[in-house]
Amino acid sequence: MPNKRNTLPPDQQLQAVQDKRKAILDTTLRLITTQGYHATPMSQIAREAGVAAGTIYHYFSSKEELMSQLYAEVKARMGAALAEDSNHEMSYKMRFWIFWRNMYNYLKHNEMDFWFLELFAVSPIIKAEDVRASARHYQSVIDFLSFGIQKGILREMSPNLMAALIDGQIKTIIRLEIAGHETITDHIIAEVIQGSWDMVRIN
Amino acid sequence: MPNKRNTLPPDQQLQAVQDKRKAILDTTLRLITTQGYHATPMSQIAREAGVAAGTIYHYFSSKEELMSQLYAEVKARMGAALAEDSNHEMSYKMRFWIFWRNMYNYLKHNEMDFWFLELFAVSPIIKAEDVRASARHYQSVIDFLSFGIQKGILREMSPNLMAALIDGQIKTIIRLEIAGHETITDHIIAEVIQGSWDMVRIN
DNA sequence: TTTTGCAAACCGAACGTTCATTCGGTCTAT
DNA sequence: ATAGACCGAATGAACGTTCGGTTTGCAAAA
Repeated sequence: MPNKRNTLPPDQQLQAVQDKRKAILDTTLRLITTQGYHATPMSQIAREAGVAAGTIYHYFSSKEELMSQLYAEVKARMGAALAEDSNHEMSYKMRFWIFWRNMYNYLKHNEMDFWFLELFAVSPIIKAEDVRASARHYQSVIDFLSFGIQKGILREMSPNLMAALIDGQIKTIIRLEIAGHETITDHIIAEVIQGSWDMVRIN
Repeated sequence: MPNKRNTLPPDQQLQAVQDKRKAILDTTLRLITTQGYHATPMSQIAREAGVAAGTIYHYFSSKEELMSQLYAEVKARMGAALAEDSNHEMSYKMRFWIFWRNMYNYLKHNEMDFWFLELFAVSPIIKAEDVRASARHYQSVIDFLSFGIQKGILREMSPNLMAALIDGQIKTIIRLEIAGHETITDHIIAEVIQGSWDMVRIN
């Protein structure tokens, strides 16, 4: 059987090479989130990514390393989505609202990223070191909450705890929405954001 | 090598036989929550439960069936813990408080049950049928929230959504507490319950 | 009381399968 | 001519499950 080799012009070479790495990462994300870590063999990843099993080991030294790199990419993607459309001119509550919606929209429209993060939040597959390395993407949120507390807008509560509570709330909604047991309208989202806000603000 | 057989008097026979089943379930819970499903082989469960591999298959027809039964037991345990110390004489807010603390206390003091439920909330290992069968243990909470909405104490919001949001909040706290990154004092718990209450009540 | 029969509980080596990883080698661009 | 990209059959370890056989509790038979 003939190999499908890379026959692109030189200026597209690098991207084409990277495409194989990207295909592996994308396929891995898709399979892991639908089947789970141990239920997705490397052979299946290879087949569905259109590469040979050995090729995966050209880009990643092991299955574990493949997961680490995938985790880092997903975390970075979400961190970038969080900060969009927010600026310091707005009212504090408005900025809170935008952070909330950014994260909600991102997870809702990137379901596989969502499940991947959920999966590895409870599994010992991702090492603590990888988790720590990705925390920096969320520093802007922590800073934002700290600022609110300092200004007397938010409750006296650890910003990390606050962030975790809000994060949990958003993920709860998404989980319900994906499960399909509840119809989540824009009105309901507004209600829940208001609930989030009432939870952390000084009443 | 001689077997250690069952030599108890007749009135303790049944319990003794059940002890082997219980040992398997307990060991499975412990290993699954620390290692994950696919990383805990039946051989290890057998060894650490003090039985032969074949004996597990005397009580459970497969690894999957073992999980189903363990899931049912854990769900029942938690459902029972939820309803304690609550009665209809108390104020509505008081009963809300008690439900919250019952679930919090249960999960906090039964860490393995907590992780087990977390694990299977995101994994496709437990079948939808098992999940549905266990939902009845939480009907009392849904009824309680419905009653609050009907009386005009709580927001107009689906009771299932409300329950999920509160459940998510409790689990968020426990996760933080277990991770050890945040010190959770009684005062903080009180703050979070108040936050939960402010989230769902009519302001 | 003692013996016998039997089903249920239990054992653990063995089986067949599946998996992550390796490796000898081919292809391609420069 | 060379090095990096790539292939896929082969390897060895690990897994869930099976199965032939042993032990046990107990009751009926002797």
